[in-house]
Amino acid sequence: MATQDNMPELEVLFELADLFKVFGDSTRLRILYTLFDGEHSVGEISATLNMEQSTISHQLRVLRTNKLVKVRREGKQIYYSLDDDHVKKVIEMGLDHVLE
Amino acid sequence: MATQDNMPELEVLFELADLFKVFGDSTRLRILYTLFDGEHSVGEISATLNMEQSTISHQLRVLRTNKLVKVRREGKQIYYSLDDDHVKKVIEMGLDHVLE
DNA sequence: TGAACATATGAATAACTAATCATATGTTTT
DNA sequence: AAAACATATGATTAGTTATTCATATGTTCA
Repeated sequence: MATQDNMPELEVLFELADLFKVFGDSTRLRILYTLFDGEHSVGEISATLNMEQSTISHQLRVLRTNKLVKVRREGKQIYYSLDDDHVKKVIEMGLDHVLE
Repeated sequence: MATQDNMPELEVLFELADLFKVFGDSTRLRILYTLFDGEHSVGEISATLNMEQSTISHQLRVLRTNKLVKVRREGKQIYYSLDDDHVKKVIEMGLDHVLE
């Protein structure tokens, strides 16, 4: 029996699982998709997805905590955008699997 | 406000979220990593990860249901292996994000 | 300064999930 | 056929999580 010896540290695996957990929610995926074409305010996202502002805000915090989106304040509004190109890539790779 | 218009169907998004949910568990990630170097029986995986056979079996079923692993019976043992190259790619892409 | 607006946050709840235990199913060996 | 072995499955439980409601924080404008 060949044992897998280049498995990442347990702690890294936990982080990795946490990252995938973030993608594992349709509301968050929809938010990320909304941000695919550039930054949007909380209100815009909330209107686009037709979901409660509070729900969006809570989920944006999850995305922010996990460094998938970044924030910019402009007056009363707060604009969110994708933090990283990995985000698109991970999602698209997953989509490949789903659509195959 | 520019609306995102190439967002996949809601149903596809649910499937996508479900797929990522599968990756969002460290036990399942460890199982997948174990299979990176080829097929292994349930007992081998269980021994390698030092986890209950039942736990592994339950999680393998999740992986199987989501078409991430495939099965082959050989006598008493059942051998599992990765079903798809996407699996490695998705995981590695996620790892990139975590390790950055 | 106070009202209106945009967003964030805390608490509560309902739904989901991973692990465990006990046991069932299926295969081989004697 | 019975025992031994490998894996799967059902029920239970503890822990987690997404949403909602209510409200707080922070910003602008009159």
